[in-house]
Amino acid sequence: MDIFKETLKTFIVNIIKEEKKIDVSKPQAEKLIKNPPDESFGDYCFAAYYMQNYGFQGKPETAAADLYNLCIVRFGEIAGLFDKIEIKGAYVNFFVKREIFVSEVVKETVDSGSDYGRDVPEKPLTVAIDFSSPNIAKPFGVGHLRSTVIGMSLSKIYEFCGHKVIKINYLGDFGTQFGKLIEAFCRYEDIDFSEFEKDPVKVLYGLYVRIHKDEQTDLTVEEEAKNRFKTLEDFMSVNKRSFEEYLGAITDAVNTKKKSIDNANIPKTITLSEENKNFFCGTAEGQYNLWKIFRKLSIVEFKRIYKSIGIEFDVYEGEAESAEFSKDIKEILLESGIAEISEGAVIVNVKGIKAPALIAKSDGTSLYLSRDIVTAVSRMAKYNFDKMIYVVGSEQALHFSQLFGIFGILKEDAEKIKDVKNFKHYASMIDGRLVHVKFGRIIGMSTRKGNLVFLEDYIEEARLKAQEKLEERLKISEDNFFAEINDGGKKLTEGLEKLEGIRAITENVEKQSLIQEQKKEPAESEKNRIYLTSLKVGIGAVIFNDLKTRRTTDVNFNWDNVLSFEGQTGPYLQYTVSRINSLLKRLGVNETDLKNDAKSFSFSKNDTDFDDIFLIAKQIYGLKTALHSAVEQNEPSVLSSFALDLASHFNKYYQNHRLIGRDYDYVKPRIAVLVSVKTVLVSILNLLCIPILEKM
RNA sequence: GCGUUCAUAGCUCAGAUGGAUAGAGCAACAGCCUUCUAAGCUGUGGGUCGCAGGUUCGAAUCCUGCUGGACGCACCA
Repeated sequence: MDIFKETLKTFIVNIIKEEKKIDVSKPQAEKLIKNPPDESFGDYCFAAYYMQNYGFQGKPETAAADLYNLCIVRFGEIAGLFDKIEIKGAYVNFFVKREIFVSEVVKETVDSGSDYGRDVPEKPLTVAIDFSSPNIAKPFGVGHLRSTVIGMSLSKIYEFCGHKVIKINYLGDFGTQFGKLIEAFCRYEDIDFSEFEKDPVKVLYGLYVRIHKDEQTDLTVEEEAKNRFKTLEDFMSVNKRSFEEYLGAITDAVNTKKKSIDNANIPKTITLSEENKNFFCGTAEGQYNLWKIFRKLSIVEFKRIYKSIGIEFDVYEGEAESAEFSKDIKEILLESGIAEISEGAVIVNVKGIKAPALIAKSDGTSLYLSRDIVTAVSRMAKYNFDKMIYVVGSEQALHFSQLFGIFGILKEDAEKIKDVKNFKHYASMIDGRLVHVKFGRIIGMSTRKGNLVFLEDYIEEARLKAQEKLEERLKISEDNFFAEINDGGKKLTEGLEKLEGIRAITENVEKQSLIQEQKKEPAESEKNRIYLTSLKVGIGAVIFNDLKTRRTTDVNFNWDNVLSFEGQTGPYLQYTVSRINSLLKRLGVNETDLKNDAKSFSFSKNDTDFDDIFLIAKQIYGLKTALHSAVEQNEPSVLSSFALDLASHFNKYYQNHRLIGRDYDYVKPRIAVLVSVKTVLVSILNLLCIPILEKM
């Protein structure tokens, strides 16, 4: 609750009402109050341009003067919270009482802890978020990271803002590409089956690359792949459930736990081996099993990668599941006259879009648009979502506008549709609830070998760089120590105390020999710490790089930028948090005591550090606004910018004002400020999927 | 050709939905570690907001045209 803004709003609305006899509606009142671009213009302002609508006449400056005079006369009404009012050009600027402002903000933050900024919406939404959605035929590269991380972050942001979120990973486990993969497996004689055991994904990727290369010169590849895909799809549709059964089952048992796709049975007796190749390649059933095996192997691999960067899903879905019913969709759309046949294929004309939306190929096999229709309907049945977000690259914008357009038609022409177990009901309520959260491409990302960089290699590169930097820093603190030892004037005992100090901070190699209590192998544990720290830093750098810019712009990839860890980077934020941790530790802070003391914090305007504290408080105060616009725009980068600003304000403070060695009375309220900054930074790092480090 | 989208400092990007003097970070240069972690801080230089019109009291932001880039446009996903 923004008491300052609310007070000001009431104040101004009353003035307009009583002096100018004009009523101001709530949303209009909201627009009256702005935040000035510069601190010297105060904390809130009214622009006279807006006031002209409310009976303040003349030039903007005159209108501003008019308003200003009225405000001055009635200043007593807001004097409890505001310090002064100024007029500057066409603006009337308001300055808050800073001591009150700061202590209010700090109290609220310390009180609410990790819930600070959390919102309780009047009507929480159920939001389904479809993200990451890797293609099983392709390895998990950095291209997928963007969708994964944006989607995960949005999920967390929506949840933090009080909505119910369902995180969906919609696996690309179907389509002609699988025909290609199967064809590759069957075509090449020299597949290393022992390698398949060890690193299946690598082998699959090898097949993928090879078949795409051969496709350029050998025209039979595509043809064979198509045939294989058709065989696969036909085989799968032989014993399929009816569409009625499918939708019925969802409707009847929305809450029963669905069998997860990755638990799909793979017959144990059939192993992936040279001997079984005829079975896999020669029969429809064999191809089906091969597909299952490929899919299973890939999912295991994906899950491992997700775990390593802290990503998780509520549901794994697959295209194959929807593919089962894409023919039903085709028929429903044709029967109702929504779709038509053109050049042998089934299409829908969506108004406003010239390109026809392709539902099915002329050979009868399905296309992903038809599968997406099934998926959206079944999700509506399952989750009854208010909003469904697709986090998919902007190159698929046309596809989604076609998909959304089709649901527009399904709503408008609902009468025409034959109802199949509530299909009409679900399909007609989807319109207007779908959102395509698109993002730009990553340009210029490549290795020496190919153009696809594996996520793990990418992270490892960042980790190594972080480790290098960490070791360098540890060495510097050692060097400083020895430099001091050698400095003639120093006493050795003094130096030893110092050594202990330094090593306590860094937990360096010899710490264990100074304090011979722990049983662990010192070198081992230190090595481990360095590894984990640099891994977290590396992951933080990589993830932040994808979340720091607005989604829609293409990212110009630059190794130097990602690996620099300075300035506007994830590690800068991580560093700031661990710096606060270190300081709190040195100050001997007990955070629960602090909470009990929260009511007694007070700050004095006369303290030299007050202006800097005020800036920090003001930034913290902006968290709610930032969260709102992040949700409104489906844009995590709002929070990354916010966090960078906050960290920057804090680091300035840290540099300019020392706390150790001051009186407790002086330090206590400032500890609350430290805790507030840490609380907010940690919240945001969590929302951005960036690992937090106790110390760096 | 049609559609979508973008163009802001040498580089990477912000710019609160049309408002006050366009801001950061890298890089460059000059400083700050016997004092809470230098992955930090301070300072300097760096701009015709792609170009040209238009709407407006007011435009980086909205409209039109042009230039240049990216992406998409019938059986891939």
